[in-house]
Amino acid sequence: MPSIDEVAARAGVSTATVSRALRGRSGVSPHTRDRVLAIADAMGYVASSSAAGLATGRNMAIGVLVPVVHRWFFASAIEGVDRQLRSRGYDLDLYSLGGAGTNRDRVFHRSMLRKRIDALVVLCMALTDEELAALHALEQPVIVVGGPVDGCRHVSIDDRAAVRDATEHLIGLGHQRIVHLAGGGSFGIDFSVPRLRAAGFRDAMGAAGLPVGAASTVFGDYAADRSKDAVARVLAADPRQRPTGIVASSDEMAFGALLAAAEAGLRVPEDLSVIGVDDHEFAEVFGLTTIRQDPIAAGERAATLLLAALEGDEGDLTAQPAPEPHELVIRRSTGPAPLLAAAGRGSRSGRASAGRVGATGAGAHAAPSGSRSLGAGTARPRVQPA
Amino acid sequence: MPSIDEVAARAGVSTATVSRALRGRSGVSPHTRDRVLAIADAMGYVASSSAAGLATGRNMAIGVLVPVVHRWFFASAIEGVDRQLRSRGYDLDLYSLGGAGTNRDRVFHRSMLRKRIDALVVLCMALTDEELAALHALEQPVIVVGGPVDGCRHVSIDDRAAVRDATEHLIGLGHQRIVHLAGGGSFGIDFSVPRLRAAGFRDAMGAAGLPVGAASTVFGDYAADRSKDAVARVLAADPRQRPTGIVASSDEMAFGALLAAAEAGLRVPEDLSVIGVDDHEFAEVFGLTTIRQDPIAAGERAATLLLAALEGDEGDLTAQPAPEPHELVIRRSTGPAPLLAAAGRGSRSGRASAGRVGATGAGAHAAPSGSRSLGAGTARPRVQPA
DNA sequence: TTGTACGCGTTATCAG
DNA sequence: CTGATAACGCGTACAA
Repeated sequence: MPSIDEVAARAGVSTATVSRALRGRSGVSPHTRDRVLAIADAMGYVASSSAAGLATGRNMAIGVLVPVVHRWFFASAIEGVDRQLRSRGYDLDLYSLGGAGTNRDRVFHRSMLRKRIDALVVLCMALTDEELAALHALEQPVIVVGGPVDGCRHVSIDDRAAVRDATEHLIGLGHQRIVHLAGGGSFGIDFSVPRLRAAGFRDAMGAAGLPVGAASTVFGDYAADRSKDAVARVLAADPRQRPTGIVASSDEMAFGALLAAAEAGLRVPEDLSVIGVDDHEFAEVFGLTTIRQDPIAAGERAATLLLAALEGDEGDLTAQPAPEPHELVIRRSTGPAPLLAAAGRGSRSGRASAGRVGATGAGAHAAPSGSRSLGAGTARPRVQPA
Repeated sequence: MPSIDEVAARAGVSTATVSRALRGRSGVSPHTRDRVLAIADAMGYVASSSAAGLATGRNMAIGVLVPVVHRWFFASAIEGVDRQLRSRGYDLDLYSLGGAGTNRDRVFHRSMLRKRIDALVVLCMALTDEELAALHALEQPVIVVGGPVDGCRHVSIDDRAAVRDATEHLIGLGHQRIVHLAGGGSFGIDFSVPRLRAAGFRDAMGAAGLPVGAASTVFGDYAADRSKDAVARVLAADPRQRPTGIVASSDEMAFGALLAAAEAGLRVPEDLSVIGVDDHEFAEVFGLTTIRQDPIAAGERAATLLLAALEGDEGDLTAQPAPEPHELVIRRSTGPAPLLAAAGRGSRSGRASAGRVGATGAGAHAAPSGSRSLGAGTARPRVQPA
C-alpha cells in the first residue's frame, strides 16, 4: 500500500505531478505521464479514498437504501445500480433497514451522515416525513426506484397502467369475475405502489363496466404464502360465484395463487386464469402470464441519472424521468374465461388474442399418473409491449 | 453538516475535548461530556468518516464481495452481514461481480484497494489464484461465507453431510433409483461446494450399497429452468428405469424438478420424491422437503467473526469455525418409494419415518377439476436437526 | 510543464 | 481534565 509520496519519489517527480497524471489532468507531458502511470501501476498504487475524499469533497461512492435485500425486486435493483456504478468507478454503500428495528433510526441519523457517499438511491419504500426531511437535509442528489415519493424523482414503471393492462388482458379473454390480489404495507408505512396498482385494476374494470366490490380485492401482502391462503379462501366459494381470473400485484403473489388453485383441484387456465406483475425469475418456469418489468434496468437508469446530476452533465435535474417500459408476456396461466352460466365446461369463444400456448406450468404433480396435460414445455412466450 | 470546530465553539471547549467526548474516551469530566454530547446532538453533528478514517486508519466499514446479488443465498447472506454490521456501527460496501465482465478486474485491483474498508466478507465464489493473492495482499481480515476457500476461514454448513442426509432420507423411504441434480460452475471457475455435495450423495448411496453411475447425476446449474429440462429428460425414460427419487443440490433446482414431474404427469411423492437443500423462501409454499440452512445467520456469523478479529477480541483468528447447522425439514414432496418391480402402484411398507404429511404442494392446477388431492394445506413440517 | 505549500476534518500526542 | 498542535494522504491554487 504505497502512498503518493513513494510513487513520486520513485518517479523522480512531485506528488502534484503524480496526482495530475493519475487523474488525467492536463499539464503533464505525455512522457512523464506515461512514466508515472507505469510506476504507479507497478507499485500497485491506488489513492486512498479517505484522503482523496477529504481533499476533494467527493467520495466516489453512492448509497443505496433498501427495506430489505433478499427480495427479488430489491436484489435485482441493487444489482443494476451496482453495475452502472462499478463501470463508472463508483463504489456502492448498502444501507438495509432489515425489515424493521431500531437500526432504521441509526441509518438515517448516523450512517448516512458520515459523508461517505455523494448521492443516494432509495429503493421503493415508504418513508416517514421525518425521514424524508433527513434525506433532504443531506443536500445530496436523491432518486427513488419504485413508486413515487414526494419531492424526489423516481424511476419506475407506470404501475397503474401496468395493472390496468393486466386486467384488460383478462377482460379481453372474456373474464368477468376478476379478483385483485393486492400487496402493500409490509415494510412499515403505507406506500403508493399498491394503491396505484389497485387503481389500475379499478380503471380497467370500470372501463369494461364490470362491478368492483369489497370482495373484488384480497390481500396477499406481496408474499406467496399469504397469497396462497387468501386465494384458497376465495376459491372455496360456490363455483358460480368464484372468480375466473386473478390479477396479482406481483408474481410472487401470483405463484401463491397458482398453488392455491392446484390444491383446490382447479385447472389453470381452464378454470382459473392468473396474471402477475414483474416477470420474476420463476415466472417462466411457472408458465405465468405477467406484466414484465426490469428492476435491473431500473437500477441502472437510476444510477445513471444520479451520476449525471453529480457530474453536472445536468439536463434537467428535477425533471421526472419517463416511466420505465412494461410489457405483457403471455404464457400459459391465462386463457379464455370458462362459460359462466352453464355448469359445464365447454370451450368458449374467447378473443383471438387469448393465446393459450400450452396447458399450464405451475405443476400438477398430484395429477393422476398419465394425465400429461402439460405438453408445450418449451413454448415461446408472446410478448406485447405496453 | 456542522464540523467539529463548530461544535467545539458552541460548547466552549476545544475540538480535542469534543472528539474525546463523542468517542467515549476517558479524560473528560462527566459534566462537559454531557454538555458536549447534548450540543453535538442538537447540531446534528456526525464525524466525517473520511477525516476520521484518515486520522485513525479505521474506516468502520467492511466490504462484501459477491458474484451477483439477486440470488436467494447471496441476497440473504448480505442481509445477515448488514444486520450485524449495522448494529455495531459499521457500514457495508458492496462489490458485486455482476456475473462476469471486466469489472471483475476493476473490483480486485481498484475498488477494494481504496482503503474504504477494514475487512472483507467473500460470498461463496470461485476465485482465481491471482484474485486470492490480491485478497491476501489487502492485509485485511477475510472470511468466506459458503464453501471452503484455500487460506481463508469460512462459515458454511457441512455441505457434504447435508446432501448425505438428504440422500439418506430418500434411502430411508425405500428409494433405490435416486438421481442427483447437481449444480456448479455458474460463475466462472469450478468451486468446491458442488463437489462436496456430489460427494455427500455418493457417500450415502455407497453406504447403502446402491449403485452410482454416470446416469446418477444430471446437471441443473443451480437454476430452476435448466433443472426442469434436465429432469424432464430423465423422467421421460422407461418407468421401470426412471428414478423414484431426486436429490437436488439446491431448492431452486428442486422446484424445477417438481415442475418437470408435474408436466410429465407424475405425482409427487407417489411417483417421484424430491428433496432439496436450502429451505428457500418458496420451499414452504411448494411443500418441498429440504435440508434447511440459514444464510442470514451465516452472514451474521461471518460479520461477527470479522469484527472480533478487527477489534482484537481475538480468540483464535485462524481457527476454522464449526459448521453452521443444517436440518432436515420434511414436507410433502418426499414419501415412500413406489413398488419397483410391479407396474402397479400399491402402497409400500415405507419406513415409519416417512411422514407424508399431505399430498403435495407444488401445485396441480392441471389436475382434473375436482381431484382435490392436495388436502393438508396448513400441515406443519416436521423438523429434524442434523 | 513542474514543484511548493496549504487545506480538507479528525484523532492523538503532549503539555499544561 | 483540558487545550494546542502535529499528523493522516491527497488535491490543487499558486508560484516558478
